[in-house]
Amino acid sequence: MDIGGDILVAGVLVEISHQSVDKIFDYFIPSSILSDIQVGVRVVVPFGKMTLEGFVLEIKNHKDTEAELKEIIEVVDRDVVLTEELLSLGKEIQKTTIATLISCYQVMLPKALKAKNGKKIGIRYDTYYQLNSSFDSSIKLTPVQNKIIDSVRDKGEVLRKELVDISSSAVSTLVKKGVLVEEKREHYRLQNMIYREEKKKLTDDQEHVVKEVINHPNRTFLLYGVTGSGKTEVYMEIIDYYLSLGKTSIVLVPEISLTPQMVMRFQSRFGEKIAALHSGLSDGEKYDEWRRIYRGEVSIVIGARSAIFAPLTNIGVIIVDEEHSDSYKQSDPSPRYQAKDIAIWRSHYHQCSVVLGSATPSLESMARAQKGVYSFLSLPNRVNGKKLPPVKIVDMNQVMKQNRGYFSQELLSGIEKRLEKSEQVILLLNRRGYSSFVTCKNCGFTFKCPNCDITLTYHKSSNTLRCHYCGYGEKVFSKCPECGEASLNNLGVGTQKIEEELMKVFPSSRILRMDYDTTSRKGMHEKMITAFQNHEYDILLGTQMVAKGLDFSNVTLVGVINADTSLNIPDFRSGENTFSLLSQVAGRSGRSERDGEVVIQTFNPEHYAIRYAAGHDYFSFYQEEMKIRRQLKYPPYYYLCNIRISGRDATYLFDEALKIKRSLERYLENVIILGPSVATIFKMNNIYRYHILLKYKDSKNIYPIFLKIIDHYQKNAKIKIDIDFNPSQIM
DNA sequence: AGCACGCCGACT
DNA sequence: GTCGGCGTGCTC
Repeated sequence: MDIGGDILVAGVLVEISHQSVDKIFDYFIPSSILSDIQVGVRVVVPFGKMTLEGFVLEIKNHKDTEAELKEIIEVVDRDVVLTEELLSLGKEIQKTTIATLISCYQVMLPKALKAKNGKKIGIRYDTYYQLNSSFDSSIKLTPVQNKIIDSVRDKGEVLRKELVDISSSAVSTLVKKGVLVEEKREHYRLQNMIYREEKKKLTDDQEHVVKEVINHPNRTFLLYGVTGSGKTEVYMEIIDYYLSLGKTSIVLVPEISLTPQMVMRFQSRFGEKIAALHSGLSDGEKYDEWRRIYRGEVSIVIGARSAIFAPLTNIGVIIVDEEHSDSYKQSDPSPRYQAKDIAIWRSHYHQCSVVLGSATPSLESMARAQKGVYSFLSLPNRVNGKKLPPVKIVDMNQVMKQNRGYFSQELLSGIEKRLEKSEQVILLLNRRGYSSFVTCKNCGFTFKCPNCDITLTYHKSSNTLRCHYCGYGEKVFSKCPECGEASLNNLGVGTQKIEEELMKVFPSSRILRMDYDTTSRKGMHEKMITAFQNHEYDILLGTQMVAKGLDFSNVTLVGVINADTSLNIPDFRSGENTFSLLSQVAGRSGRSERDGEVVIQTFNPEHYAIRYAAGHDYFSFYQEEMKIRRQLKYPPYYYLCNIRISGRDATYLFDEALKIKRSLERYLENVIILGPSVATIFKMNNIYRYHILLKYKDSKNIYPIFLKIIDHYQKNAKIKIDIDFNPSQIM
């Protein structure tokens, strides 16, 4: 029967992420490379007129009924890049996200392994500056230049990184003038640790948690631990235990908390056994780390979302810190996967445990813990025995009536007191959202959708307020329906103004502003934290990022300037996110022996998210929020799925979106279908975007219809369909 | 993703 | 009559 003898054929998935070619193509394996071919390696193949890279997904006997096949050109890898585990994980991701299979494999591997990227593994350099001893002292210098020179003179030599708040152009001017001498030295990432972090004595609570986890090696745990309760210490202890068994660990943290300090802590305890995959690494360096992990030179991997794909074998535990963080959901490029789900998938594969830790667990996770799907563990106290700081809620309606500006008396005198005592202050300034909403200047009233309970978004062109979940719309009134005052305006308070006012009130204080703009430059975030830690500044004014995981012992006052901004973001999770943010930021105050205090300014002093955050009462918040979620059919009671429909022709788009909705209605039972409604940003780069939102309890039937829809629109260039299951936000 | 094939408009 | 527009289809 098998006349062809043992002619082997490789099934190859090529590196084009498109539905139409997202399938296996067969190629002959020339005998010269037969010994190098295995499932999971990359190969180069001819594809039409092109030459492409692809993954070998299967090796099989040639059936002579098949059409003429082309030959594989060459094998790229000596070792398999997709292990057996990753191969089946990729299939799982493609099944649950409806992305192309190739994109599911690509997302698991470092960028340097993609075809276009040559493997240039760059050496990084640090730039140092020294004073030129023989510079012409008669040159005129600007104040900025003098500041630079002073600090160089002070220290003898200064690292570029240490010059916080100084533009690089000023520095290079000085180099050009011959005042400074520049020197580049190679930067070593993994410096040998001089000291090893001592194992700390665990509290009874911590001890209990560690024992529970290691005694049940095949579970998913939800670890609720208040800020300062020593979760990290618990993680390390568990990891240490598995290390002693010869097993490996993954630690996921939100990108924003993956600071050098955090990494340092793990490195100082576990030394070279650890690989840190943070965004500061170049593609080449990431590839290096990936290789170290792959070769088994590493036992612990710490990193953001994508570190969940670390090619470790023999995993003992996977830890997801700050599990409520939405950064674990990939939302932008497909595949739109949830790293927590993948953690659990891998834990089944490795027969190991997952620990989801948070001071404010997501409602989804907490609900699962309550149902017994996850095992619940708790660290209800701070390790130092200190109480959580008292929180004062200030009603800004009163402040506004007295026309006192953006700062309440309570906050101002609090700051003043701290400045006098030479203590430090953190001020949280919520950035205004990407969309504008209408709010009453007098009473803080905000328009909400009667069906979806999310903030309505203001659309200038039609002078209407719209719900971007269900499409509900209404005209803008000139009077506030709550208090009757004609004081509606369609913005929050500009953050710029708040900063200016703060500087006016405290002209002699040293204010450090930390937000996306000021920290986007590489390494800036770290520099600022260090500078604040060293008390080079009195007040740290910043967005979300000042709330996360920082530990400054000298901070005794935390102020939230505008708690309402996050409350008014048009998202059904705005309450949850606000509660979480306020809890996190409150946890920054009074972390050492000095007592701390928190002041929250808000126009909604009665809002449950704010009240419970002020009372450090997670469980009451959880119960209240669950009631709302049930009422309005949101997660965790219902699953959500967002279908985004985008294209250049708005009317055509809407018609097609309607058609999609109709066909969904025909095929699906027990599914709530909302929309089509305009996306938060309706028009972006001349592309219009609508979406349809699905609420459902049983996902069984929805996948086949989605596949049909995708298939139907696949060849239609005028429309792009994106599907996001369990979206982290609906934009 | 490329690239070829194919069927209708304004030109040397 | 031809050059070229980009809609449709195929790539082992």
